[in-house]
Amino acid sequence: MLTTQRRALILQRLARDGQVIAGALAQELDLSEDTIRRDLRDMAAAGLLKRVHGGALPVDAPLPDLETRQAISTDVKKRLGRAAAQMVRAGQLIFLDGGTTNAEIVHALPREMPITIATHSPAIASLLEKHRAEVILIGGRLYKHSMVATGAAALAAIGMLRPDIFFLGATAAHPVHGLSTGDHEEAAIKRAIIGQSAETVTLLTDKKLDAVSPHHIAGISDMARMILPAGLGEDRIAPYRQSHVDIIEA
Amino acid sequence: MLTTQRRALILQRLARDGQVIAGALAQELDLSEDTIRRDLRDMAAAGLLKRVHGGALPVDAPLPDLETRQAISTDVKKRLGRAAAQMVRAGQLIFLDGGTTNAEIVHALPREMPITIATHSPAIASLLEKHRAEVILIGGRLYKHSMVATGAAALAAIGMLRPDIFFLGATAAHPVHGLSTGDHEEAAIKRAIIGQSAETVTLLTDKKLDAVSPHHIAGISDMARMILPAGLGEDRIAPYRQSHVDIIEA
DNA sequence: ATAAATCATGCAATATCGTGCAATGTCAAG
DNA sequence: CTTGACATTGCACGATATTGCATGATTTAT
Repeated sequence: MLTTQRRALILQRLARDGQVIAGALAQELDLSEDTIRRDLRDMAAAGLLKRVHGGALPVDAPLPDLETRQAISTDVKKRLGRAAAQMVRAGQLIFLDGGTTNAEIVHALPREMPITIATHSPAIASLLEKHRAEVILIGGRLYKHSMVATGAAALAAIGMLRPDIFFLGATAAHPVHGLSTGDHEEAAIKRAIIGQSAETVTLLTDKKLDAVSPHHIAGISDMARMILPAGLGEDRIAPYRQSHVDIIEA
Repeated sequence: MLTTQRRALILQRLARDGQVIAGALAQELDLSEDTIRRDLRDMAAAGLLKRVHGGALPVDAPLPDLETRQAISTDVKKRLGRAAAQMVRAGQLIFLDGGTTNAEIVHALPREMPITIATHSPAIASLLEKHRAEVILIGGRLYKHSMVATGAAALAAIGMLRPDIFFLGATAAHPVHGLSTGDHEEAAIKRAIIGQSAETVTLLTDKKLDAVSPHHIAGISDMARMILPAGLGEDRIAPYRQSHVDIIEA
């Protein structure tokens, strides 16, 4: 790779990710960190980026950029939640995964809609107090990181349900490596629900499109729908279309 | 995450939330509190924010608006909660009923105490996120009035536990008619837990001392302790002493 | 007054950085 | 083709930055 190409790549990554980490890029390109650092140093001198400890940030607006990024993130989650809520029909049994994205689904659901909602997240369950919906709470040992019930008890309870839709939330997804999550026990629960879901498994994801956790869940082939933020760009969405995933942009 | 990004995130949170809590941010970003504190200290020195005990505020904080706290529970309930928490020993299995009074028990429990807490209330379970305690969530159909799990699934899960203490909360009590609650299904759950409790059943009650619900639960004879607000007057307490109830005033 | 939470400080481990230097590659003049 | 100037790259090494932990002080809440 030519130096010019490499530096163009750095600018491209800055525009795409909003950051560049020296060590990671060096490993990815199989170069010494010195080379990357020299690039960053020279480009910073040329005003093309802002050098920080550990990498570089865009020169234009590092701080405001983060603000808008985060603000958009919550806005994205609300849009995803509304799109998901529109998939729900009266009388259905819905299973809600944990996480803030699925909390947005609850907020977007009409309070008077007669449905049944199952969840293994006490936080999600608590949000449903004002809803007419029948709520099935899946019990078990609470996994502290994401605060959802896990273990044999949870698996057994899940085995008695046939949800029409399973809203799988806030999990990393990759077109080749598949769905992934950070914890094995949590993954077992997700697999169990997916195995039970009679109709549709729907993944809501905002920004973690290409992320892969260390312990990824392979072999999830029946993922039928994926609700993604609009404006991602066809280049990032296309790989998922090839996996026969029904893409919904929100 | 780069240091610069983290500090930008702090400023963004300050703008969005009007405050930053050091411990919470450290946990969210999976960093030590020292790192966050160093950030806050340096940024305060740079005039980017105002350092306060526990976190930071925007530099342009208009007024010390400390009244944005959540609903403040009554003095009585806090006293009851503290008294109840003092009964808990390390290693025990505690079953917490639903209700705001038992939420105060959670608040009064030391976060580092190694215990196991079972509950059929998702609200109570959610409160335990910051605690070291192992949490067993009892699942089932959520009874909307009090938002606790009920039904056969809940009964089955309860049958597998032998709690050292069951904190029965916010239920009406009467020296003659016994404990009572407003709903049959909820009552069945309470009876089931009481039947399982190996050691002690403790009732926390503040004002409903002589109340009797239409469908009262009779035959609760193994109620060992009752935590009552101090200063009730012996005339109201005396009838309970005759039921061989261990009265604790808080 | 007492317990819990928070804080500041010092210290050690690790990561990152900058500089100097040698090895290699590029290229143009000879 | 050879040679030498120059650029690029990787490595070594000391300097600096960052982070986590331990400890005791301080603040807060009760």
